[in-house]
Order: sequence, then C-alpha cells, then structure tokens
Amino acid sequence: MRDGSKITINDVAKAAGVSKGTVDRVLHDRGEVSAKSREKILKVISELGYRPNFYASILASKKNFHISCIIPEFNNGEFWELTEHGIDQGREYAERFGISISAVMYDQYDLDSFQNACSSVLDSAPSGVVIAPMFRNETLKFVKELSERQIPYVYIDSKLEDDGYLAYYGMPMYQSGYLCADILTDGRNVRKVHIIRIARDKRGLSDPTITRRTGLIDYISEHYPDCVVENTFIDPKNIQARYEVLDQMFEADPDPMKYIVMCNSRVHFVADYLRDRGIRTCRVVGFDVLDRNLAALRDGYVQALIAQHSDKQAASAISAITDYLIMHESPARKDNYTQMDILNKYNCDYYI
Amino acid sequence: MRDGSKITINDVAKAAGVSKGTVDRVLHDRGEVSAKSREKILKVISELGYRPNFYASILASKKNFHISCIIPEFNNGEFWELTEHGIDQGREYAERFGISISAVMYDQYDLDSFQNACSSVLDSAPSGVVIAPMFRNETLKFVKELSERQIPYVYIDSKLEDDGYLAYYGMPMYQSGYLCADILTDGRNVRKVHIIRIARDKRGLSDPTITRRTGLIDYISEHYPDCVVENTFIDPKNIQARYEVLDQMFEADPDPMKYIVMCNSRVHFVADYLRDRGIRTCRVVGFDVLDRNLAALRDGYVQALIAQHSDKQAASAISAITDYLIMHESPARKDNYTQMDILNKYNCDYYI
DNA sequence: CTGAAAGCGCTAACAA
DNA sequence: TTGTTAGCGCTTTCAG
Repeated sequence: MRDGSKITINDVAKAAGVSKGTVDRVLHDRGEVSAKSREKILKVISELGYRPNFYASILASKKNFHISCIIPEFNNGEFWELTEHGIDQGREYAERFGISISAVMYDQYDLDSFQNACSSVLDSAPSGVVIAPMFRNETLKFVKELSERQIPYVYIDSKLEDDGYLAYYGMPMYQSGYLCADILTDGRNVRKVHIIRIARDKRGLSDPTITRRTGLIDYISEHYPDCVVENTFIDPKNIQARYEVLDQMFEADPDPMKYIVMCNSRVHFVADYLRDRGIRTCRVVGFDVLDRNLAALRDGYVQALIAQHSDKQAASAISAITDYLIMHESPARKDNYTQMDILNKYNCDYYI
Repeated sequence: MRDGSKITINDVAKAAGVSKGTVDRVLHDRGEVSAKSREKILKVISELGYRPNFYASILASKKNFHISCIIPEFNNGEFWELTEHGIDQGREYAERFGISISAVMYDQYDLDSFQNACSSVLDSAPSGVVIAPMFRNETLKFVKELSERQIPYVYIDSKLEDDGYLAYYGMPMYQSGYLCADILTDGRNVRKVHIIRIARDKRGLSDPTITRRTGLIDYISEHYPDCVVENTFIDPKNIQARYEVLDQMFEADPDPMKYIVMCNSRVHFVADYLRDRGIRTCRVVGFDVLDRNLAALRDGYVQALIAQHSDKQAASAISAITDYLIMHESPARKDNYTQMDILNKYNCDYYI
C-alpha cells in the first residue's frame, strides 16, 4: 500500500537476478554496470512499475543540496518584496527535502552589483539557481557558466533567449499591456491615454515593461485609431518635481476625465497625486499588488490593478528545481506564463 | 545540515537519560510513561529544539492513511470536473506521504445517494474526509459522526455552521454576486438586469448560489435603485423550451441591449442561445471556467466570467488533511476564501 | 513503565 | 563489474 506501489529496490534486484547495489547504480546512472545487467534491470523496472521511495532515498543520502535565488534588492512595500515571500514559501517546501535556500540581492541599477551577486553564487557551488535577470549580457554569460557546470537554473519575472533553462515563470508581458488597455478603455469613448513613466537616470538598463507598453499601444491603435497616446515622465525620488509635471499635464488639457496608466508597479505615485489634489474624475489602471496600490484601489483613485502572483512564481521556481534535484523530474512545461489577475475594489480583499 | 536541525530522537534520549523508545512514546502521547520521564523528555525536547524527521517517521511507520472525498457526480465539462482535477493534484501530493485518496460521488439532486455516499465512507474508516456538502441536515449528521470518531474533515465549495471542521476552502459567495453586478453594470446606464435561473424540478435542495444572488441584488439596489431585476427560468434539459422562454424575454422588451447574468456555472446556455440567434448586443456575465463558457467568452457572447480555481480548493483541502495527519499541523487559517478571478477574452487563455 | 532490537527502502563504502 | 554491509531517524514489537 505504502507509496501506492509496494515494489522495492529489493524486488527489482531479485527479479533481475542482481543485488540492490547494482540496481542503485543504474538508477543513478553512476556507471560501473555491464550493459546486460543494465538492460535487464531497466526492463524489470518498467515491467514491475517500480517507483523509488524518495523518503528512504533522502534519509539514506548524505547529499546536501542548496539553491540560490538572485533577485533585485528592495525596500519595504516594493514589488520585489512579494517575490521574497515566494522564496520563503519555496523554502518551506524545499526544506522538507533537506534542501536549503538562500537569496542573493543585487542593485538593479548597478551592473557591478549584479556581477558580484552572480560570482558569489557561482563560488558557493549551488545545486540550482533561480534568477530574475535584469542585465541581458551579464546574465547570458552567467547562465552559460551554469550550463557548463551542469547546474540547473530557472528564470522568474522575465527570461532571455537562451534555452538552457529548466523552466520559466512569469507574466506574458505583451498580453498584460494589451489587457491593461482593454480594461482602461472598456468600450468608452477615449480620445487620449496618458502613460506615466519613470524617468530613468541611467540608460542602457533593460526594462521588462517595454514589451508591456508595446502591447498597450498596439491595443489602442487597433481599437482606437484616433486616440492619442501621451507619455509623461516622473521622477520617483522627487515629489515636488513629480507634482509639477502632473500639474502641467492636467493644465495642458481642460478635460478632467483622463485615462491614465502606468506600466510598472508604481501607480501609487499617480494615486497619491490625485488624492492630494482631490481629483476623482480619472480612470487609472496599474500593475501589481503593492500595499500602496491596494490602498489606492480601495479608495477609488485607481480603478483596476493587474496582478500576477509573483510570489507563486518564485515558489514554483524553487519547487521545480527541488523536484528536479530529488526526483529527477522536469516541470510539466518549460515556459509557464502565469495568469493575469484583474483586481478592483470588490475582489482585491480576497487576493490572498 | 539535513532537515535544518541535526538533533535526532537519539540525542533527546541520551540527554534525557532514557531510551528512544520512551521518547517516542511521549512524542506520540501513547501513554505508559512515568510523569517524571515525560516531563524531563519534554523539557529536553524544547531545550534542544528537536524537530522530528517525518521522512524517517513515514518510512518506519506501518500506518496506512486514507482520505475520502465526497463530491457531486458530473458529466464531462461540468463544474465538478474541475474539482476532480483538484483531487488528482491533491492525490499527487498525498501519495508522496503514502496517503491514498479516493473520491466518492453522489447525485446532488438525490438525498438517498448522498446518504449512501456518507455511510460507505464511514464504513471505510477513513483517516480524513473532504466534503462538498449539498444537503444541510444530512451533512450535519455525518460530520457529527466524524467528530465523534475523531476523523478530521474539510469543507470545500460551501460550508455549514458547525465548527468541528479542520478547514474550509471556497469562494465568498455573497461577494462574488456583488462583484458580478459591478462587472455587469460597470458605470453604465442600466435599467434592467436579467437573472437567468435554472428551473429546479425538485424543491428543498440547498442551493449555494442563493447567497450569490443576494449579493448581486444588493449591489443593484445600492448602486442602481431604479434598476429592475427580472428572473427568467430555463430548463437545463430541454433546448426547445429554453429557447422559447428566452425568445419571450427578448420579445417582451424591444431594447436589444440587455444585461444578463447567471449565478451558477451554466451561462453557456445563454451563450448558445445568443449565438444561434445571432444576438451580439447584450452584456453577459457568468461564473466558472467550463470549456463551453470559455468558448463563449472568446467568441464574445459572454463578456466576463468570474472564476474561483475550484481545483485548488480541493487540492488545498487534501494537503490540509495530509499535513495534519503527517506533521500534526493545522492549516494556517481555518476559513480560506479563495480569490475571485475576473476573466475576459484577453486574459482567459492564461488561466491555467 | 522501560529498554533493546529488528526493520522501513535506500545509499554508499568496501570488498571481492 | 558486482555483492555485501552498515547505517539514515524513526516506529514497533517484545521482553523484562
């Protein structure tokens, strides 16, 4: 009964006329087995439908697996905090199998910091790696090294064009922009859409939200060919400058009904402005369930949020590697596009 | 390293000056231990921070746990099919711990069938039970019996007012109706809402969607006090009768723009009608991701679907019992209201 | 009431 | 290239 099938490595050994030591050897591909023994054992295994009991396996094994997760560093309430929660969930799972998890953070605006993170991970000789890549070239170099060392790695958030990865968990960025535009406009007579963007001081950084913006713009030009799309850049660090820019935006066009969208997680910047100025005439859509975004949703300064359970992405990434390490099982599918959740004030309180 | 803490039952035994047999006895509360031994052992355990290794425990144990799941029977493509998938997911998890899972189905329109299901489950002396209750009184009787036998049980889909259950996983029904109304109307100038309902031949059956309808109606009267809510009853088994009723509904009011909603999973009945009649002027909202509902969503006969991942509910229920059985851990929270997912044609393809 | 001892199914030395 | 053996940490008889 136990484990569904009661056939053990001993049964296999007996049926194949060898010892369990030999069976174990073919089970783990560690050579030193004659071709005929090997063949026979494999045959018996599939005939009997033998499935190893990995509790016994873990118990007996002296191996110490470790998984490193490389993600951007963050402050409280920021996007990557949720990912860290997911790492904690994944840790809970992995630790049951005696696998330890560590998170290594880097400054997403600083290439050196990313390189340091990568090389320190490499030095620790991990059994597997989870990575949220922000620097294209450096990441490609890094995963190439991982591949050579036969270390499995999983992308989260966004992925690159190599194909050595074990799995990828992330949101379909283009589609999320398309969806966002649909929710923003939703059959209304929209003449102008305002995209609020973060003014990036450093150039040359990869920005995963570009694809999202493309989806957004495509939707508009397909469904509202006469609609104007206007970009407004705000400074994330300077409130005053931010308010000035937004004031200008509102003054430039007398219509108080504005359609506003942000393609990253920081729509709360817009909400704060609207709250302070007492503006309730706009339709605002943003992304991700930060506390400040949720508050804006509840208060009615943001009408909808598109969310992606990025915690689950990290957790899934870790269990994918765990399962691969423990039971040699690759995930059912390699590319896992997580669902896009539409949140409004009536369902956001039930979002975990 | 292994398992986080390397202190074993042997360490505890040594430190307490007893044998591991005795430690095991207090660990599992199976008596036959002197008060002082017990006390000492408990003290040592907390001092050392000993945490049992349940792989070893499962390996050595001869126990055979079994969980029974009681749910309504179904045809392909119906609501409960998704729940069965969830049971399969749960089984995958539970079997890792040597716990077997079985599903027992009953006819949700037949009390006898439900009673039979319950008593056959009782006869099989399960280690735990997952139940989707459709008959109030009978269920209360059943769970009382389970409580007396100390068998843990978990509600899914809906729950009753007893409080002996280990956990509950389901959608907040009232809120889902409220949300549904919001999506249906969404700031539009709505004067009449059509609720399409299934004509139930048998009376006296509990209907979990009543609460949902209440939420829906409450929203309307709060936000659209002048809006009329009209109920139309259709026969699930008779196409012709169905079409006649709907024809009448459309003929009764010349306005082709109708707001239509169904509170159960069978909005595809409405979609089929609209497709056949070539009506594209309505706004239709329904519940649950049946294949036929998804098709209607993609084709534009249904504008939105509210979904609830009922597979995850069943899977969570099973892992809750599993964790309880294996590591004596109760779930983090008892009542788990699952999130309400809003699906439209742009995000439904990413809904697993 | 308690200790000793025989496994659970598998891994990994170590011999052969 | 193989078989043998000593555990992994825990449960469960079975004597005492």
